[in-house]
Amino acid sequence: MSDPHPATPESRRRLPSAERQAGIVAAVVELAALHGPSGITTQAIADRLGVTHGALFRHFPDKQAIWNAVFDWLETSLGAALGEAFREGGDPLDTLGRVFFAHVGFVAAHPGVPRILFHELQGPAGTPSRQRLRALVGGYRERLAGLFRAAKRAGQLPQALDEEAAAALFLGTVQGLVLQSALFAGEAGMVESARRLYPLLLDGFRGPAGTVRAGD
Amino acid sequence: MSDPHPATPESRRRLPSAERQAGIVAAVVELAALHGPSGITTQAIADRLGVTHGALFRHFPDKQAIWNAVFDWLETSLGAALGEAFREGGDPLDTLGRVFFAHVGFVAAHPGVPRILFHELQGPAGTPSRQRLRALVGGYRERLAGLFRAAKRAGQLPQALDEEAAAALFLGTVQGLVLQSALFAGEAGMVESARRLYPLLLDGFRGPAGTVRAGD
DNA sequence: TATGATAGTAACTTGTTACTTACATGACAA
DNA sequence: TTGTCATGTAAGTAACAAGTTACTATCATA
Repeated sequence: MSDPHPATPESRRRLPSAERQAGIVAAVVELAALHGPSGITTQAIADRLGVTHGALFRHFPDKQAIWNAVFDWLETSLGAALGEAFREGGDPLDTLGRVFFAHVGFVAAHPGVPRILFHELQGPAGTPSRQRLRALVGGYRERLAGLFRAAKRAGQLPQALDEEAAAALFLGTVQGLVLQSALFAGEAGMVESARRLYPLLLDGFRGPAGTVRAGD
Repeated sequence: MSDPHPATPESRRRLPSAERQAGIVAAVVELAALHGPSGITTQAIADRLGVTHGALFRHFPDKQAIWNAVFDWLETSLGAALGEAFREGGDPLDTLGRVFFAHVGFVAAHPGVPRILFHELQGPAGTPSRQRLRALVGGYRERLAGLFRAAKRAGQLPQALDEEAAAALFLGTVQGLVLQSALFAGEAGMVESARRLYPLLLDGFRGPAGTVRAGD
């Protein structure tokens, strides 16, 4: 409860609005990891920043605006992490592996993120945040499907592979990892579990014959 | 909001406590599907049953007791659905497929269930409900691992298969399906997606050679 | 048909949450 | 140095949630 800003060693009292906004967003992500999204009250955010409740409303008109800013941060930083993995080159299967571990690494580093997303998935379906999330995941799935197409073209995966199902399986595996690490090991075990799971996933993509990749 | 008991065509006013308790549990599961778990206020439950707020507390001492009863129902009914699939016989891989589709079918039929579970996963880690959930999923994972061991013994899956990773991948696939259907198609498309994903999953278990199952 | 127990109602109390308002203060520019 | 404005504080308010209490209606049964 009384856990004032342990992440900010020196906390000047007065901050320019841009910095304060960034601090608020960071506090939300941290609180999501510590106490779950339902524990994120405006009071809790203020406490964590070592500031009074009312100060928040100098920088955001209401709580929804804070959530919007959190989504902005999410799109930017997750997009950057995955985008880099996509861009780095190499053959399609190398890229796929990089993306997988980049994704897992990101959520392991920011355990609040999946909590926020699951939380968002529980409200009614039509909200703007929900549509942003849908666009984010949908775009990701598209890029994955493109990667699978490229791997088929390069002869790394069988022509018969259902690309959309493969993309869904890929995403599902990551999401399943998140849930199970939330339930059992905690986020620490996540990367290790991912390492054990990924070969199985890859075999699923390679299909029944396993013949395509001769040089392995 | 004003959606009084559409599930109960004839709603006698006075019900014996056991029936009322069952109705309350059912209302919670339905409300979870309709408005998400955070929308489940005691008032909303009462409205749905066509009863006043105070009436609930004739049958449960407090809200936590209602949640406990919901978990009782979950353990019983999900346990029954999966237990049947496990017990029905046939070779291990047949059983595995039955369990997969039984699980998917159950959550497709009760869309509120995953919402409740995700909601439970967001609170602090030590709660009793959380431990029950952990035991439920842990036991499931154990049974799956046993199934994989049996399949290895029967020569249906390669000896090198990592059983625990396989069980985690199996569960993750279902959980990923749930999340993506919540985000996109809705629960209707879930069973269809499951049908497309399952072959890939199976190939993952069969491993790189795909040689074991000669008679296929 | 009278009676005791069970189920339901209406109107509270108490605590929490988002948001507001009136006032204070530190930093920076002229 | 001083005036000004962005940032912050303290103390509110309104809405809503859970749970309680005093009373009422209905049922089973003796």
